[in-house]
Amino acid sequence: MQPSDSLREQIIAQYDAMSAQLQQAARYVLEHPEEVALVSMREVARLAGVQPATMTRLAKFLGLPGYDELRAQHAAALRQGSDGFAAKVRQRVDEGSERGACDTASHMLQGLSAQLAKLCEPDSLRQLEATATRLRSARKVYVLGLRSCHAVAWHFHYVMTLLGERSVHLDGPGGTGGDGLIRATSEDVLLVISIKPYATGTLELAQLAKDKGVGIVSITDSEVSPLVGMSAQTILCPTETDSFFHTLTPALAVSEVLCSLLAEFDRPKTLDALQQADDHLSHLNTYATAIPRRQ
Amino acid sequence: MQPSDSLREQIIAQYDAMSAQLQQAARYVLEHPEEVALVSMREVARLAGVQPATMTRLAKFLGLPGYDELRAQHAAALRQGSDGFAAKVRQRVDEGSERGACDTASHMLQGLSAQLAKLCEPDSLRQLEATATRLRSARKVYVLGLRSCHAVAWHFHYVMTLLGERSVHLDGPGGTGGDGLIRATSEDVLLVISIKPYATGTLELAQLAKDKGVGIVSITDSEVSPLVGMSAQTILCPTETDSFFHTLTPALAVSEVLCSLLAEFDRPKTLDALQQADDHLSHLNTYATAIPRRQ
DNA sequence: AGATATTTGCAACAAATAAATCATTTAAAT
DNA sequence: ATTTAAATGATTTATTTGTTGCAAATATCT
Repeated sequence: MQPSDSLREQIIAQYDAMSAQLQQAARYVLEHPEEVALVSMREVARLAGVQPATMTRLAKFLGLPGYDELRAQHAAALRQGSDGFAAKVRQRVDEGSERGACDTASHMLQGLSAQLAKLCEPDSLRQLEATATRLRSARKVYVLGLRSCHAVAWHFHYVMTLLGERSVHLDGPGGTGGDGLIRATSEDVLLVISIKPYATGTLELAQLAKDKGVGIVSITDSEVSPLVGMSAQTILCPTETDSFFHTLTPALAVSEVLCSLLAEFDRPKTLDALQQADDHLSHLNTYATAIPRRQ
Repeated sequence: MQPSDSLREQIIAQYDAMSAQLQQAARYVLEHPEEVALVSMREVARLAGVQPATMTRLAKFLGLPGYDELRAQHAAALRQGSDGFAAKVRQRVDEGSERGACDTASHMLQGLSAQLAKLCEPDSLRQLEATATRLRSARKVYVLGLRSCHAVAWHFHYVMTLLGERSVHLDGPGGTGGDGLIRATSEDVLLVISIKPYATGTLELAQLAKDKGVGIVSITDSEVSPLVGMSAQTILCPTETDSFFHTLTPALAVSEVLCSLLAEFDRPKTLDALQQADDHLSHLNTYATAIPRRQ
């Protein structure tokens, strides 16, 4: 939360060696790190009661190339302090430096990890719980997610099928995906997953469902997603990465949490359903029981 | 922590009435409040991908006298946030009612977050890089993941398609999924995703591919997974949760990292391919550009 | 399809900024 | 007390900032 700490300690260490004006400037910087990050040098100088040039001199005295670096370090500290990890998932700035693949991967995974951690905030948890409750009371659960969101939609549907819930996946060959809604009623709920850019097909189908009185819950990426307005419940999850693509990992995690919550609501029933699925699949030799021959 | 909240809410409220560019700007402001407070308008505009003038227009659209006021409010919020940390923790503790579901969800998300963080260990990173390198040199990349792993396989294939790579998803209606391998050669690579219990279909198809000389790389869950023996490269990822189900979130994350690494290998080509995909999709009206009119 | 209004990109502008330069003051050392 | 060195203040300069006006492009409506 302090400006990189090392810089702060350095200011303290060199404080005694500074001239009077420099000390006055340094003192203000130590006591008001946020201002250094947020306002201009001249304004800081005014607040500190020194000449603008003194701030530049302070920066140079500390071995920095200029005042901008001093502010940059304070800004970085403030970013971390305020948002925790969230700010870490920031836009890529540089271009030239060829980072190693391992660095890229590590950075990306850490970002994803942080995003999941951020989903633990009370707001998100409340949304998760409310959505799970809504899904629980539904007669049928329709699941809709096109294009990139197909993966999440399908996986949710898949798990729900194992649970024996009446899940209907709105997808299929020949553009028949929407047909599942033909007999949808207001007792049902539609879970929509969509992130920017929002597929028109998803929005249209969701609107159609809403018009039929079907309850809408959604997993999406922003307060201003078009899904928010039409949904009774919305779970927001981050999608930004420092790569070219948006990530669906948080969305999948959310979907898995939803499944777990639904499963937890009635453990005996869940166990029963899973047992049934087990039996069914073992009769079909779906899974390899022994490890097949290796060479 | 949010920019005075009222401003934030106002942006959300007026979002629908904004033009496309204004929305893009507003969206960035909502998602990166710290940046608004900390960097210049032109820089924010660059990060948001809009013209500098658009930021000014956004401020005026919101009824503010100019952009400076927009930043001032965000700065004020950030100032509060830096020392108002305690409030966040307080909120977490009160809320005594019905903590069960929230606890479950929170616990699970934290677990997932930790698992992703664990993937940053050097061993995993090396495997990731090696696998990406192998995939990169392939003529075609076949992707195979059945049942629960379908989601990961499909998503990988989907992203690879955007990249213009020659990706073939081994799945399809009527059990024709394996047909994609008919003309597979030793120049190709098969990416197999499978976790316990391992679907027989996956193992059989993978073995078939190997017999044809196709290089095998895999994402799986254990050193003793049947895939390890037949794969040139293997990425291990955890799947355990304290819920009834195994999680695919780490596997998806790994898959996304692979995609990113492949994309990074040749940035110009990637950008070109993405541009092409963009053009194609915009001609098809695949995505909603503006928010559909609400009634 | 044409006309109109809106949106968007671009470029120019004045104001403000950080840094560099120079002159003046202050303190220290001989 | 005089010289010398450092510190401070004022001034200047090259950038960068937020804003605005205008033309091209886009969408909207008859």
